[in-house]
Amino acid sequence: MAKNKRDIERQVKQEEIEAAATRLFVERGYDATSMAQVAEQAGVAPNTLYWYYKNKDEMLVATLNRLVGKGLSEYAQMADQPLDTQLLWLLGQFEQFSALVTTVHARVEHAATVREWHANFHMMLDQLMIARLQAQGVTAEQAGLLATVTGFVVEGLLSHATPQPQREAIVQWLLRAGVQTA
Amino acid sequence: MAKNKRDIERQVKQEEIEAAATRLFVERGYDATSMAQVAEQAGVAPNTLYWYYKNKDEMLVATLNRLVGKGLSEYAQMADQPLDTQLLWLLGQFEQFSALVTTVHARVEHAATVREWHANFHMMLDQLMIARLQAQGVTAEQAGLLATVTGFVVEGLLSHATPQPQREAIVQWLLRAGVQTA
DNA sequence: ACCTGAACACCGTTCAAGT
DNA sequence: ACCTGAACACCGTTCAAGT
Repeated sequence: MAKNKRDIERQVKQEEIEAAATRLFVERGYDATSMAQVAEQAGVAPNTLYWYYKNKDEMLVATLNRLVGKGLSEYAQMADQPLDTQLLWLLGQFEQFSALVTTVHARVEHAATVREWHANFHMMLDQLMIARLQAQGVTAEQAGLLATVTGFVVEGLLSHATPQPQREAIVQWLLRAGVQTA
Repeated sequence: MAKNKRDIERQVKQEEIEAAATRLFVERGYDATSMAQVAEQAGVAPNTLYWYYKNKDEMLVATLNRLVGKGLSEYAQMADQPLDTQLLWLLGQFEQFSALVTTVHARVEHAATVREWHANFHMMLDQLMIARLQAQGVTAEQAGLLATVTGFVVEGLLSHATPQPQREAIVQWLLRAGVQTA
């Protein structure tokens, strides 16, 4: 919604900052990345970051939104694939950000903004999955339960680096058992 | 294995430090607890802690071992309960330390000692669960898969504060589906 | 062997001052 | 409105010095 030159320049600078933050957070982790490092990569003074973000946690949420936005737009191409294929693809996508999964859970307890983002993110994924399951004839209750469990399993697989064949076996068993025992 | 007076006094002091660390880590979290705070509660100078532990991560591992030891000794009383009862009891026990679950995952990436502890902890729980499942006639392969999934679900339930009835429904469905589709 | 005071390099964040 | 230099309070950790 850039209205004038000043607005555009602000967005460009913000883009640079978030690109730097995203790269550093993904590569070396949130804790291991200092505000000074982000500032250096973005070509500004450290305290300048506080003009754009209230604090480090809000900068994290900004990078999360960028990543999710990019992920959702790529997900559009997978819309007609079967559910297990979608889930395994999702795991492959999230793999590179697996460090951020843990980071989010760590910050949820201390930062209200991250807590809110996290709740919304899970609700979104749950809804997505519930819709798919109900289309397969699973009851609303069972679909909700299965969506929650699948979310936990996805997070578990991401944060525990399971070998690919085992990962596939788990996803396929989960969906099969989920529909079968509905 | 205290052999003499000096050894005993060392153990007493270490006990005090670990009691203080455990309390603070559980109450206000690992990140939010400074070495200075632990030292103050234990009645020593901050740098004295480094005589007992190589760094903050090793102090964390020491507190984890204390908590697990206590937990296992209480688990002995539950040995003859059905598996779902045991799991729900375990969740109740871990509830108070749910913050530490996230902390461990966060430190796994950066500290080798925590990484090692985490791997051993999961192996122990997996073995415990696999033995139980095989006794129910589940194949070794299916038992392994189910143990992994259950571990993920337990961690998910702990770090996402699910309401009790939903929690029970999830645990019961998981075990039923796990044995049923074996 | 055990403990400490002082210091080190760093951290996230704030503030007053600039344009 | 946007950016900065300087400072603040704090952090985990180290080191030389004590007993």
